[in-house]
Amino acid sequence: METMGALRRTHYCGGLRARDAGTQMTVAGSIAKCRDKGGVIFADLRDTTGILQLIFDDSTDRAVFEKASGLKSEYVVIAAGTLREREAKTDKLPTGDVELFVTELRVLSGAETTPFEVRDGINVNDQLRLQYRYLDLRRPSMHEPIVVRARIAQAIREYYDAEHFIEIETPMLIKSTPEGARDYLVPSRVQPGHFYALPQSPQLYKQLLMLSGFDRYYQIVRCFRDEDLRANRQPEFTQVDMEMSFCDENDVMTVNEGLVKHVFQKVLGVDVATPFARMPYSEAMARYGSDKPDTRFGLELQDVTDTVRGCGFSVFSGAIEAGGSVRLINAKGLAGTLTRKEIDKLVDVAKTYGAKGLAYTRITADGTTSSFEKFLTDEEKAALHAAANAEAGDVLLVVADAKNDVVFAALGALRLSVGEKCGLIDKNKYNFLWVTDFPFFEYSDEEGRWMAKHHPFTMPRAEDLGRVESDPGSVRALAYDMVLNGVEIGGGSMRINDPALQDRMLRALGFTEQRARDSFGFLMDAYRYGAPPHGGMAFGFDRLVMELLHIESIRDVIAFPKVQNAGEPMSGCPETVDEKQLRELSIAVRLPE
RNA sequence: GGCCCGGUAGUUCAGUUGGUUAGAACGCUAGCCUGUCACGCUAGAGGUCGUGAGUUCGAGCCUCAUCCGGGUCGCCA
Repeated sequence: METMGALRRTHYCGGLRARDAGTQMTVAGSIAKCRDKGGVIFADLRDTTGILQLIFDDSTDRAVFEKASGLKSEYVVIAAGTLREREAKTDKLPTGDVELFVTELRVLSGAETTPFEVRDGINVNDQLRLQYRYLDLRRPSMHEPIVVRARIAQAIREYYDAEHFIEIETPMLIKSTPEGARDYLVPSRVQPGHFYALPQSPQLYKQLLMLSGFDRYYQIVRCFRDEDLRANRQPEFTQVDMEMSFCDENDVMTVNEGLVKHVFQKVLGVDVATPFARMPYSEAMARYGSDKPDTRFGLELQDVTDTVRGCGFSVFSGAIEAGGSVRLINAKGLAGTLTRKEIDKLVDVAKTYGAKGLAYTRITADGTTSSFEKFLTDEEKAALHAAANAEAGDVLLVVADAKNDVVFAALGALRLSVGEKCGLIDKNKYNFLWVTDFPFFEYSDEEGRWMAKHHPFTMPRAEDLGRVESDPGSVRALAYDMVLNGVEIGGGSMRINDPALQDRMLRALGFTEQRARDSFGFLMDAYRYGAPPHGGMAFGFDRLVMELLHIESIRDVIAFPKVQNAGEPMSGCPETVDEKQLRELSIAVRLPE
C-alpha cells in the first residue's frame, strides 16, 4: 500500500476521447478488470465518470510493470502517464478510442475478493447487493442514476430560484397528526411520555410560511410514512415541495409544467410540450378505470350497463340492480395474443382487485368462445356486440360488480396488463396529464365516516359548497395530480384561507371542535390573522427520477434504500436498544404475543 | 394481516422416482500468453443444500414450523 505522494488527479476517465491523445495526465479510481497477456497488461480503471483502459507493455518501466502485474479487481490506484490513441479501438466503451500509457502507478489500497462481481450485466440476489450496497453502487448502471438524481435536484433548484421561490427548511420533529398515514414516532427524553412524529410532508408548515408572507416557497425534503413498502414506495422518501401565494390552481399548474419542462430539457435534452392535457377525475375513471391513467395507449373502458340491464345473465343484472355497473374493454384485434391461457391469467388479475370474476368473449375467424353469452338471448348478444363494436379478432373483457370502484379498479388493472402483454405501450413516450377535480370526500368503510381524500385544508370548488352537508360525495376539490405515463409523480391543491369555511369542512369531516383544536388549533388560529389565497403541490422526487430514467424499482434511485420489512440489510437497522436508553426515554417495550 | 414466487460452492443456476463421492458456468488461486476489452489456454481450491423438527433403512428432494428476500392486495389524508 502506498500514498498518493505528490500525484493529484488531473482528469476524470469518462470524458476522455481521441482529441485528448498526447495529453499528460493523472487519473485515479478502482481497477474494474485486469487482462494480463504476459508481455502486455490491460487494466480498466473506473472512476465516478466512467472507465479508461490503462496499458503497460515492454516499453513500460520495469518496476511499474511489475507493480501492474500484481493488480487485482477493486484495488484503488492513482496513475500518471500519457493518453494515446489505441492500436485496437473498441466501441464498447465511450473511451474506447484511447488508453493511458502509464509511467507512474501507486497502489493506494488493496481489496479482498468481492462477494459478487462489480460490473454491469450480473444477476445477483437483491439481498446480497443491498448488504454490500457500497459495492453495488460502484457498478456503472447503479452509480449513474445517483449522479443523475443530483443533476435533477440541481435543475429543480435552478428553476424555482429563477421563479423567485426560496428554499426554506421545515422541522423534522413535529406534532403527530391523526389523519393520514402512520407516523414514525420519536420519543422525547425531556418530556417523558411525549412523542414527536417525523413529517409525512411539510404540509402545515408550508401553509404557515405563506401566512408569514414568504410568498413562494420550495424545499427538496425527506418525508416519512410508516406504511408497507412497494416497488415504488419507501418509508423514507424525498419530496419536491412547493407552495405559492396570490394564485389560483392554474397558476400552480403552469409554474410546475415549467419546472418539468426545464428539468427534462436540462437533464435529458427532451422538449416537453406544455401546457399538459387536463382531465377531470370522473372522466379518468370512466375512460381508464384509474385516477392516474396511462394515456400512451387506448383500450378505453366502455359502460354497457344500459345495454345489459335486465339480461339473462344474473351476474350482470344482479350487479346493476344492486346499484353497480357493467363495463368492458374491447381488446381490439388482440385475440391472437389473448389466448384462453392468457385470459385465465387476466381473470386472476381481476380477482386481485376485488372482482368476483371476469366475463369474456373471444371472437376469431374459427368462431366465438364466451364465458357468459350462453346466458344471453341472441338479441341481447347482438346488442352487446354492437355496443362494444365487436368484430372478428376482438376479445371483450367484462367486469360487473355492485361497487363501481371494483369495476374501475379491476378493468383499470386489466387495461394495463393487456397493454403491457400485447406491447401497446411506446416506452419512449413521456405522456403528461393533469387529473383535476378530485372528490373532496371519500367514504371510509373502516372508519364509518367521510374522510378527506386529499387533506382537510383543501379548497372545495365554490360551486359545490352547497352540497357539503347534503351530498358530500359530489363535492369536488381544487386538487390536481400530475401523472406521467400512468404514474402519479405529484399532486397538490388550493388551500382554504377562510377560517369559517375551514371550520365547516372540519365539521363535515366529523371533527368535533375539541378534536380539531387539539390537532390543528395552531393552524386554525394562524388563519385568523390574514391569509393570502395560496396553493401548491409536492412531487415524489424518487418517482420522478425513476420515470425520467425508466427505472422500475425505487431502490435503484436511492443510495441507501430500505427493503420490504422496512429494514436496511447493510447496517441491520432497525435494532433493539440498550435498556439504559429506554429508561432515559421512559419507554417500556411490550412485544405482541 | 392476506396471496404468489424464491433460498443448493464466493455468485448465478442444474440436481431425474427419496438411493454410492451433490454438478456446470462465472468468480477465486497458481502457471503460461505482446493488443485484450465477457481476453485465451492449463491445473487447482471451494458445499452443515436458509434454520429447526418430523416421516424413512436412507432426505437437497416428502411433511410441518420458522427465518430471510422479491412482487402484490389491503394500507399509503
